[in-house]
Amino acid sequence: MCLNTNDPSEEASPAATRQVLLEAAVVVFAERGFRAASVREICQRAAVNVAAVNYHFGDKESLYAEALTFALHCAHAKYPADLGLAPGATPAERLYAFVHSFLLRIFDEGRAAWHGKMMSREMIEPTAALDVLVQAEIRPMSEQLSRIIRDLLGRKAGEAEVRRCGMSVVSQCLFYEHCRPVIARLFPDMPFTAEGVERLADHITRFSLAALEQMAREKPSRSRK
Amino acid sequence: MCLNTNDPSEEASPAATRQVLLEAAVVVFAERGFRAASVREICQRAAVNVAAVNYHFGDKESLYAEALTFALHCAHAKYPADLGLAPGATPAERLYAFVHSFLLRIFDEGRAAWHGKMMSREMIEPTAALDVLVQAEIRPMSEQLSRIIRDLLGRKAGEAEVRRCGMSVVSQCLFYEHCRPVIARLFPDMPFTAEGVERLADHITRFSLAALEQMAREKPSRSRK
DNA sequence: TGACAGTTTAAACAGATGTTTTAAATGTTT
DNA sequence: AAACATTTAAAACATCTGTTTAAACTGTCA
Repeated sequence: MCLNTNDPSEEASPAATRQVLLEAAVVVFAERGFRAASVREICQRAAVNVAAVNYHFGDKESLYAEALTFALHCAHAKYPADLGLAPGATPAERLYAFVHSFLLRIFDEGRAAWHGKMMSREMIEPTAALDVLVQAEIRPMSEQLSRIIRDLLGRKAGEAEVRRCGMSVVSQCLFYEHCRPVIARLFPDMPFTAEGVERLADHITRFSLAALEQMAREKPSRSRK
Repeated sequence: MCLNTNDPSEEASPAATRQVLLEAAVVVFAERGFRAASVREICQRAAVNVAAVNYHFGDKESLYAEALTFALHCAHAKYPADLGLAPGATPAERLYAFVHSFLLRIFDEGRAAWHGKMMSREMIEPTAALDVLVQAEIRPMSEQLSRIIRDLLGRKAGEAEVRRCGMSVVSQCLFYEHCRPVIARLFPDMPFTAEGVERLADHITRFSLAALEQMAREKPSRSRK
């Protein structure tokens, strides 16, 4: 229609092809996975030539690695780890902030959700990028959660028990990322929207706090009855 | 080496090609997923011609559907749903049996684990088979778990709360299926073996029971402090 | 033996994949 | 304006995908 507008968003900038390609790559990788995502679809979405991927990134896998860290920055920019928590917050408040920010990243409907989708695919079908991701991101988060749980369980808690409780907490959050297709079929009326996140964060925190507080009371770890 | 032995397992039976193909398909589908699994790899593993899939099953997707139900039968044959539970078992015992059999299916190192692997892939990348799977298998399991949780929470529990608690329980089990690659990198010394399953089932049951019992005590659903 | 249905085989099919090539276009510097 | 490096473009590359074809082989019954 219009010819040669001065719109800066329209193929004007010099090295902007890289960035357009990167953003398109994150979207396609997030919704298709590394293998199923095709270089051609990424380039079509970015409105650039097929050869652009190899020219700017070398190969598909390098583009994927950059897309992964780019999505990570988007997610943490919008939902920082501690989520604006007061310095002297109680362990219970810190647990709620952890769960809440985790769920917000999952249920976000924009750039911030890309990283979670890519991560969940990495777990089912790991690529070489998973190793660096565990060290750079997952391990720090794991240790942050472990500190919270140690404060809740008390001094006498063993390292293995802290681990298991940490997994019990994150698993409840990750469930809504991993099993969304099943949940949508099982409970079609369940609100997957933003207002449901608060209620979910509240439930997971209450559920976990109740368990942790009772486990802090009893010492022996063998009693079921 | 030996020529024309009477070994019945060696390409002797007439229509056994179908079964050999099916078993190979389950293995490859389980470890590669529907898309990434190639018909040629399945046929190579089954030691049959490439055209055998289309001759015996029509196309790749039909083979996948049959492989899915076949793997389901394998899993339930080895680990039945109620896991040899006494008729008058307490809700707590029924919860433990549910969690334990769930984990056993996940951590099995044979045919019984195929189904879990295929299921976890279905969730990340659903195929047409997921709809029938939800109705035939997941929904019954969900209702079985809901009955247990209703008994533990008491009459006053709302339907939505029962749902959320049910998800809190299954999520702790599924976590070890979905996040195995991450767990292996995060805690390399963690025992992923059979003897660790008992301890895990014990932890998840204790964790969940403690939470459910306390939630049964308090009526209001809004209290975090 | 001869005919026939069931099954297996090698080869080829059309399409999609990531990547490379070669040439044209573009921008920058002298 | 001329020379240069950077970036884009269309086409072709080889390989892999699921599927089909047509011929060969198998066993069974007459």
